[in-house]
Amino acid sequence: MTSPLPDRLIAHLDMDAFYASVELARRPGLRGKAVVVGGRRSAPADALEGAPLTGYVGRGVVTTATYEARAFGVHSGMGLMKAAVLAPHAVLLPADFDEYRRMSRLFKAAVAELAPTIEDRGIDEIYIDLSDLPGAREAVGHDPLGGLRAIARELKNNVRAATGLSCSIGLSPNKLLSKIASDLDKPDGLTVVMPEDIATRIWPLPVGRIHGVGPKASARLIELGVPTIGALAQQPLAWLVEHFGEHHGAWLLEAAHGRDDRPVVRNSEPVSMSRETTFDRDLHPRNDRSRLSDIFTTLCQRVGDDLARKGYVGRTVGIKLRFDDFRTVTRDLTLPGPTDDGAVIRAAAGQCLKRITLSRRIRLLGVRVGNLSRPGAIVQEPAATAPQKAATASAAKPRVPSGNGGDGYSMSLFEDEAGA
DNA sequence: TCTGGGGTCCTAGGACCC
DNA sequence: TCTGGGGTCCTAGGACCC
Repeated sequence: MTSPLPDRLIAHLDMDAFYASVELARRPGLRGKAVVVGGRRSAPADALEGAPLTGYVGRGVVTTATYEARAFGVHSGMGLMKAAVLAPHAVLLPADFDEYRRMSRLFKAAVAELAPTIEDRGIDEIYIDLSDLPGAREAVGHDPLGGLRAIARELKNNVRAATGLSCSIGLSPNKLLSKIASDLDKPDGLTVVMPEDIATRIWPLPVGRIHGVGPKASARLIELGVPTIGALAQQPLAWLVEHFGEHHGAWLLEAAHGRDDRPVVRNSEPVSMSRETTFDRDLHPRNDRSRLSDIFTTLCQRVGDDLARKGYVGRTVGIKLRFDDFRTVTRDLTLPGPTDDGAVIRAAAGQCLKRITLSRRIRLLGVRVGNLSRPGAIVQEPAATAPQKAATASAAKPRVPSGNGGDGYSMSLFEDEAGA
């Protein structure tokens, strides 16, 4: 006997090798070949457009690789120079995010035609709540999951019709299991995992396949003699809490048993917006200060433009620096009032920068604005004390120090703690 | 020749308030 | 002499994800 269908029926839909597949769709000649999408625009355009990976020099990483390229051990996040060693004949294509976003909208719209309860999880994947969809709980013949499978096949067909691309779908009672399931049969897969399948399909998998168990936790668990999800499920709660803390320990055990009651959330507000850039070569805080200052200003302006374009303002301005030894530091500053003004962001970011000792070359510079709200929204103010009120009134819009005419302020920014 | 860019969430300590 | 506990905000760092 099969058990009755669970209360919730959740799908995870993941586009197969999305960026690479989009590129192949408009370059059919590359089908069947090892193709890698990635790289940085700093490389000469003609060398980047469809050039072989051989001898790639630069700081780019693999964004996506076709399954043919993955067969050589190439995977996303890998440095392109390493990828070039593994698959020298692979074709390298530059990323075209405008096109990927366009295709992303197309596949999401195609899904929404059939199932409107969708949670966005980035450009190439979504969760879909099928619980109340007509037909989802209808048996087909002797298969109680027949109706559900039919809907999933329809979703895949709709996506293919709209984009020409394939996707993989995982179906289960919750987001956690569906996310694992969609990865079990890629590409173009359809995998159902019901509670009775957990022991056979989920437990043999390594702990790192749980969404939220990354390299660190994974290594830690393996070191503790818990390599698989099944082994994790056998651990006593107290033992997990002892090693991973109250919250995380309890969550690990729930996850190992395939329990997850997070809802499918249809739209969520952004928390922060940021811009960052890694330089072609590490920059010296003093010798390259004018260049650093220009980049800094540009980043602030771009974050401001992003905020304004999307209709947000933010109150906390933060910066991020990565040094040549890959050490990363952040500083942030909360303003009395929210802003989307590049100059205001720049002034606050400058204050943050003063708090960092610049003793090494800089590899990356980033600017972030958090604490977002909508400009018109009534901000619920805490019962402010008198001094806080005064600060709000006077500094709601801090000005960029005028200094010696325009550029002088920014020119000096990277000079202060640069040392000699 | 290592290691992009855009995000979210959690932790933890100190300030400050009640 | 000493003793509280809870709550929120701010900041820094880190794990993790696409």
